[in-house]
Amino acid sequence: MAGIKEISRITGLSLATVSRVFNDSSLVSPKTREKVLKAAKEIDYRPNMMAAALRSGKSKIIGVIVPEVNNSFFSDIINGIEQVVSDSGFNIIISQTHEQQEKENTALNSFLEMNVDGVLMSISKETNDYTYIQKILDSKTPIVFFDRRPTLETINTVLLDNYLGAYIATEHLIHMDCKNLLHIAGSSEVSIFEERKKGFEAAVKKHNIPSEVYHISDFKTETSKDLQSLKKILEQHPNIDGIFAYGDEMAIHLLNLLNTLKIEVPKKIKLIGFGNANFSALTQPSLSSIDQESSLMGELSANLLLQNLKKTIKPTSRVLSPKLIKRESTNNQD
Amino acid sequence: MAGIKEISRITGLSLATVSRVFNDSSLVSPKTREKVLKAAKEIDYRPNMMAAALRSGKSKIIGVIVPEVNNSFFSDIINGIEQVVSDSGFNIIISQTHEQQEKENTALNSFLEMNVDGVLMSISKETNDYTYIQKILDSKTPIVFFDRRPTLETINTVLLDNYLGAYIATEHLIHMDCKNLLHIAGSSEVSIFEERKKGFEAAVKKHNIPSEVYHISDFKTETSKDLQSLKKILEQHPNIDGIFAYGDEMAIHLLNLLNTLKIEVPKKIKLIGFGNANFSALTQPSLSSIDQESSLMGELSANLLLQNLKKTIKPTSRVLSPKLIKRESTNNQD
DNA sequence: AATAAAAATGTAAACGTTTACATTTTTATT
DNA sequence: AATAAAAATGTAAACGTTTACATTTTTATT
Repeated sequence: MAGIKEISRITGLSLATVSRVFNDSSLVSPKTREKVLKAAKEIDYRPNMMAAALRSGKSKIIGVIVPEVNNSFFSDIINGIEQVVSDSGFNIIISQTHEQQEKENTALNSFLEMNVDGVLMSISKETNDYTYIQKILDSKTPIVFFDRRPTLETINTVLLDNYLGAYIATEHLIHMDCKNLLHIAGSSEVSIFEERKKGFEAAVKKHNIPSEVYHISDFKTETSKDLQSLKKILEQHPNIDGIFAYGDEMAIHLLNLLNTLKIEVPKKIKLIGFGNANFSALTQPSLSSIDQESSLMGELSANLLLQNLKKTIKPTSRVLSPKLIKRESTNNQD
Repeated sequence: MAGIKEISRITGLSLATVSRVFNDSSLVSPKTREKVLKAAKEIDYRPNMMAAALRSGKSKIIGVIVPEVNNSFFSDIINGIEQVVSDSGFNIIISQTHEQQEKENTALNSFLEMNVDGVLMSISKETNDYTYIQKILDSKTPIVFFDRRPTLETINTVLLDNYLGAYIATEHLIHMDCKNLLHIAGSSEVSIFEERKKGFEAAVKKHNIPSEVYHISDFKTETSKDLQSLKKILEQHPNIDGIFAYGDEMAIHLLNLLNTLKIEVPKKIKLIGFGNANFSALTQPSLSSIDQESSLMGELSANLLLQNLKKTIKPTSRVLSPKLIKRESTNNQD
């Protein structure tokens, strides 16, 4: 009722010219443009994106897939993405996988059915079968992977240099005069945690510092037995004076444990995390960490995708450099 | 090329019957259903939602508008929403307003252009002109407001009882033997903060407890002058032994300030926040708070919207009861 | 003023589905 | 076996745009 046809009827112009006005075509005279816009306002015209999408093949929708939306890292990334794409007139549709390969597959299929113009995704930890990922690559729908990537060639990626981040964190402990280091490592199944471990190991090797690595695959609550094991580790290695934890939440739990054990941080043990979570500045002592520039990662990913939408460019990889955030937990001033 | 037409050609069936198969129509024989599905698999058929949406008027998309996606409260809500609607085969598109009325308007318009089946939104703090909200109400697109609502009649809402939450928090302090209470209140422009203040005032009045209220409109950093003013307040009222802060982040800053001033929590002063943020269990002492059940709020909102999509029901309001989360910061055991 | 080139507008088909209505086939009833 | 009712299938138009190509109008050039 209130479509382009109605405007055509009111103005006496053809559907084509009316359509051209709304598509900012250069070949329409100022006079007719005005006439059309006036009529549009009159009938409160609202273009139907679905019809446009069907005909043109462009949906103006970008699909985003993350493991969990309510994880501050990913929600920061979504924030970055949203800012960039909404400025360019795109909408984002979001699915979360809860780290399940099957949901990832479903989401991707759903996106293709919706005719998304492009996809931004971080693959789930579980994913090891890349056939459906290959399918979307073949479908010529542009896709950019952020933070976590499948081990496939010729894809667009925006990643954080986790190795470097861990290296920097470890070196920082060493610069702060730590002589015996411990790394609390995350699940070895997750590549980013493995990279962090490697960064730690490279740094201690470089500086020839004695070190330990203790793996925690899935830290749950404060009453967990992991906490008990940690306690034991600390008791067995009383000379440890610097700890690099694979993540900030882990680090905070550790901080609380050390507090309970009356081991002073940073006086007796210096502690650094990874991720620069929103709460890391709020603890006492505040937690040193490695910033991942999550919002920037979202922006860069979105920009890379938008480039791919404009014209086909060759697969690009961007690697972000993590930044050291010095706070009280690694201070050696007093 | 790989559409319903192709399947029609392969199977020799009409477009209508093929379409019926994919829409789970009851009136198609098992034999033909099977034939169609087989052909579909052969050509790797993927339905085109845009075409279906255009023809049927149902997009299977739900629009979600929040002030900020990277705010743990809202991202928890989005999580709840996503779970519910994705189970029902809907996709969500998300826009954030950054608390700006204009962006809210733009987002809403964009949603209508995309033909969303329904809208879930939390209005921005800035919003005071409801004409465009009224427009979407008139458009008959179902809409549910969560957490923050416009002051309009006959709308669907899912809200938290902020008054009750504040009341409970305040009473908890009183039960823990606090005799002189302070409330750090948020901006009086924001209705939920006002309700919390009222809840506090009602509780102290009921129990006849001396109390103070101090307003902080927009707390920024630790170096802010607000912190100085807070310090002054505490010095001027040395008998204060219980504080209810309007939010958890504020409470943590306060906790750190009290630490700095060597005022022991909970021994000297008991402290409770609001929101049960992800970091509130991690501090030392851990922070008592009021849980908002954010994920549940998302689920309820989504369910209410889905009900509205099925058939027109009369405007419904759900009010969630906040829960007291007792932690160390209000403990009086030792 | 005639002509060519450029700009503006128009025609009509197409994008891939759904669906009201019509028709045919199958099943149930006598 | 005839008939009625129910189930299954088919026909054809429609959803609201975009766009290749064609035509008309305007502008520039001689």
